[in-house]
Amino acid sequence: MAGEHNEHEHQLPLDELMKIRRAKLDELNELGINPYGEKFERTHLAQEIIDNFDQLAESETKIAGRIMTMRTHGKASFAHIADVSGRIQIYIRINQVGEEKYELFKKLDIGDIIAIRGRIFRTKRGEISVEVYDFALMAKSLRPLPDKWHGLKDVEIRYRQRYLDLIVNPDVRKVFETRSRIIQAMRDYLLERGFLEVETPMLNVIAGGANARPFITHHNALDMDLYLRIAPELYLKRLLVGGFEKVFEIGKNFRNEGISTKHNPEFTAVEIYQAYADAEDMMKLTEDLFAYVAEKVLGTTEIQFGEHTISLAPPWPRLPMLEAVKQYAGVDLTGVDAEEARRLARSKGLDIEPNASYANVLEELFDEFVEPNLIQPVFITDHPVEVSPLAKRRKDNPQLTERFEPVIVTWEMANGFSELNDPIDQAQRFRDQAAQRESGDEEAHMMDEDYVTALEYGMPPAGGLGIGIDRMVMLFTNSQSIRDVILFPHMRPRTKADSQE
RNA sequence: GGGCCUUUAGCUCAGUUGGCCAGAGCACCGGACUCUUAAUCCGGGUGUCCUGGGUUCGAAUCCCAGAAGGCCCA
Repeated sequence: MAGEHNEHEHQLPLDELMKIRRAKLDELNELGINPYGEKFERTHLAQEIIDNFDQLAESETKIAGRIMTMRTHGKASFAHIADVSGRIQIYIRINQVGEEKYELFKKLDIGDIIAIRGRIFRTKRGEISVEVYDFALMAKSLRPLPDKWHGLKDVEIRYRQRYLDLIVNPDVRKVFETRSRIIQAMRDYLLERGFLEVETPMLNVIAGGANARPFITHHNALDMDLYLRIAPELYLKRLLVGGFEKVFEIGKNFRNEGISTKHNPEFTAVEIYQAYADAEDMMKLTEDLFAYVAEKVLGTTEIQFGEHTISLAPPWPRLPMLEAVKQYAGVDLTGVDAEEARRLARSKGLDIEPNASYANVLEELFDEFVEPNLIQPVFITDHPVEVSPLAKRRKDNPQLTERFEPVIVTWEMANGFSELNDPIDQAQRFRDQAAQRESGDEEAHMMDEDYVTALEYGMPPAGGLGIGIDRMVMLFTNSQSIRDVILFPHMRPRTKADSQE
């Protein structure tokens, strides 16, 4: 089978550059050289040699990496090889390695992965280098790499073939290293404070915990459709019922909606729940967590994002949503009914649907007039109960909730509230949401009887918080698109077979 | 879903008003060269101009449809 496949592969029309490399591969095989080497014990990484040159000079080393540049002269050659730590120059000359080995070296291509034994030294021009005593081929590269000078700019290829992006654009690797360290720092922070990391189902019978349309998948043995989760919230709160008091989960959520510079259909979030806490406690946790992670990962709470310098140092101001709309839009919706709210919004030039609810109008005014102005961190608080079906009502105004959303550089970075633990109110909220679904709102919450049952056993009052990790990484890495912080962002397939409609 | 823009060599990009064989740099191939570093020097262009139609004596260029991508809006 494999043989047939290979034969077939060989018959495919190959680009000229690939034909040449295939020929070199055949040549190596004929010489009895394995072009795809095996285990190699390295003694140093490139950067270690550069950092510790004073101690290492003239000593022997074993390194390995991908050939990135090559300057072959007559009887001596230079090249740079790259490993995970960075690049280092290698130097090879014929009267050191012998004619046979030197000729072999000249057959290598940019992109090949080699292992080297050699001597650490500094060239006359001052570059720390390794003089090759011996080398072995670890992997022959059959395709040419993108331009060594201009790199790879085509964003489509960068996303579809991220490995090429990582090979030739060093800053890209830094972004993903930073992403990893952000998540690590966040996990450390929560574990240090007694939170338990848990995992809850991604295959859901009911997709709950957020306003979003789910993906549908199918379980064959059970012969039933399932949803990919849109949020872990309702499972995590079942754990509070079960007696865990501080839990968190870091993982993927899936939302079946548009793709943009700030939305990928699958994205990573952390959700955190703490029994006997409330929204105010979770705001403190949020600002403290952001500052901790910034300090740990970037060494500062001052972040440069585009033209803005963002200060993450706590405390962040709290701004009730109604107050924000009054300040920025000049419209006071306090205590008015839906009709009056619609009239006021239209007077500010907004196009408002005839049956838009009070909460819809408030959100529109907020999105239009407030959010674009929120650059420095600020907690927007006290969202209307209609759009917050899982949040506790405010004691002083049952139409509003104890909820908050931190906004930084105009993006909602997180969402949290005092968790609703009254099962009777929760059941009613679900019924209201179900009515909205009936009237065509596909993003309204689904009724989750099992969750209500859990609340009926008694859930301690709790504070909850969800943070969008992708957006947080964007902020921390000065990235303008979510695709720049996701290794393999979703792309349409490029097959010709799909072109039929 | 709507508007605007992009798609030319492996990569980065030129390509005039529709007009001779479609170009450059890097990469690649052949040659020279034992401290180079975007090595240099000499020689070589390797192409489904995104795809499919159309207009025209003639299309990378103009028109229509489609694909993928980007930005903005919903």
